[in-house]
Amino acid sequence: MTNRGNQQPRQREISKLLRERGNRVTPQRRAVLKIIQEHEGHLSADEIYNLARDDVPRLSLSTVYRTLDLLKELDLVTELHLAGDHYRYEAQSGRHQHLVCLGCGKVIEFQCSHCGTIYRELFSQHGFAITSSRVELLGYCEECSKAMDN
Amino acid sequence: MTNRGNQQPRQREISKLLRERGNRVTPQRRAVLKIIQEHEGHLSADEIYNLARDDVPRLSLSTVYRTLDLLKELDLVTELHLAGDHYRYEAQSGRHQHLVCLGCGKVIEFQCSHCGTIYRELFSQHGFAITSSRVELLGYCEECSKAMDN
DNA sequence: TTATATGCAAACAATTTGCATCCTG
DNA sequence: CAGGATGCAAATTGTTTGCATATAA
Repeated sequence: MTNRGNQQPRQREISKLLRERGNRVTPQRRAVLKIIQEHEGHLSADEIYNLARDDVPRLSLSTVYRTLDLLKELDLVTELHLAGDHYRYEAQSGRHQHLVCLGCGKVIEFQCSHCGTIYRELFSQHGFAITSSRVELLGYCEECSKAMDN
Repeated sequence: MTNRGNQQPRQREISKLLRERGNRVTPQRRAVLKIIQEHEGHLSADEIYNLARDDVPRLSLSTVYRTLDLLKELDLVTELHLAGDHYRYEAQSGRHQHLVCLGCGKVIEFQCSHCGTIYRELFSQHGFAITSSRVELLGYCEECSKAMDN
């Protein structure tokens, strides 16, 4: 595994990273990465596919999946499974967590100020070194809670 | 949504719960529930299917899925997406979180003593009422960490 | 007795793979 | 110009659905 737990590198560094591994920098890969970085979160493979085709019309869905696999290996994207049917992907930027409303499906991002503490505890208690997290808290947002209580 | 945030009821209560909703208590449903409760966690639909067939040989996979849907509705099982390809299910027992080792795939359960605090903060800050959580912290367990540093 | 559950097989949807061709380094 | 990357289409896999039959209440 590469690039453990650091910040989102810029395009140039990413290209370097790829070349060092013997991978190539192709228009398709650039396009997929760009979409993910611009949209900052929660895209499905199919959505990425459609958006990236504005740049690379001949792009195929399998290339999207293959690229996502590669970016996952490089810790550049995180694969999520929010409430729903398929995977979603987002750029590995600052750590944040997800609140998913079971009523309307809305996803709220939040920062958990306690995570650092928790990670440290886990390391001392279990020797477990966290590299990433998928925290999905499910419940009902304010509006949906109100709607239900009627 | 039914039965918000309470403890695992016993068989008899579950039967009652089902009947009240107009659902029936069938051998298939008993078998699936029994397997999930006995195995306390992390079974895929297919594994449940195979195990439950010891009790009910004519059981079909679609019935397993249908039963899991029902049990989810009743908050009796939780659907997880640990690192991997498909859903996993576990009895909704006391709240715990999952540590998933990216090296060997091992899953460690842990209690997060800070969750109560976090939930309370979220409610006051976002008006969001948490009913369940999927917390999956990914990283490397002690052994795998050591193995990698060689 | 009668509506709910089931099993089976067929349908679906998301993801993966084989292979000939393309193109980056 | 050589090996990695791509597009396409076909294959897989996990899950869902339609429908005739079985069964719990």
